[in-house]
Amino acid sequence: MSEYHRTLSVVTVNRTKAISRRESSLIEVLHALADPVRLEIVQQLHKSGEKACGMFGLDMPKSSLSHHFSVLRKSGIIVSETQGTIIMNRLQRKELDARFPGLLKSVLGGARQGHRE
Amino acid sequence: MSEYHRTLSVVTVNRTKAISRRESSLIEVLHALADPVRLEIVQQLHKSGEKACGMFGLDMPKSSLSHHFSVLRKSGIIVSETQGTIIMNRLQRKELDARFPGLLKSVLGGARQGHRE
DNA sequence: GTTTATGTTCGAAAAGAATCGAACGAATGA
DNA sequence: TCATTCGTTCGATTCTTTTCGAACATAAAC
Repeated sequence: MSEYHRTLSVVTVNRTKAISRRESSLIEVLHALADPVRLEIVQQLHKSGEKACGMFGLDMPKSSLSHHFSVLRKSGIIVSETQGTIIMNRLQRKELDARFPGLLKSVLGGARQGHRE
Repeated sequence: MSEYHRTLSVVTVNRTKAISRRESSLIEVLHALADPVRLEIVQQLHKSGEKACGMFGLDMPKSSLSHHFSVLRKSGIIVSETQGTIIMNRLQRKELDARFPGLLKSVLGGARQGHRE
């Protein structure tokens, strides 16, 4: 158990193997997508191309929304650009596809049956 | 803010739209994969085909390990089968591919550069 | 300059997940 | 039967994430 620990960016899973930068980056992306609000944001951006933070029809306080956008930005899933008084958000589609080919496509992909039906 | 809430299986993201079963299932899978220990388990199963819980070289207590296997099972990523005194784990590759085509492949896929380099 | 619109940041509270020892259970082997 | 092995379950602790109001920042409109 000696060296098992976590820090912000490096995770040691066992005595010998530390997790690579790519893996922690992947985990960051998966975590960012594993939330209903953020997944909804990503889906809407996928459809509409780009959208301002307040235009997602999400019924929650601005500070909560801001948090979710922040998580999406830090993981590199979206980029945001100030346009006057609003902030326009876009999916980092190409960049994400380069980092994790097929990931976004599978997450945005069409519906299938669940494993409990 | 009126109807914003979460429960175990249904999540209301805004006044009108509730998240589908497929979506909460996807979120469950993404969350299961968004952990270094569980990702490592999935990667090892991908390579070795099948493996008993104690054979992953993971330096943590059995109770912690057991928790991670439980999360992977509940999300349908792995199946486990008792063989005498051990429990054999396998990736639910086909089933997952049917539910979320391309997801596992992209998660297990080869390395690429990160978005901060 | 003041007001309005759009988001961010801060700090605290609530909720959720991970961790781990201890106790337990089932199958195996002596 | 008794001990061993492998893993689960329970309960408590700790850590992380989410949530949200209040205060702040910036740009535009008046």
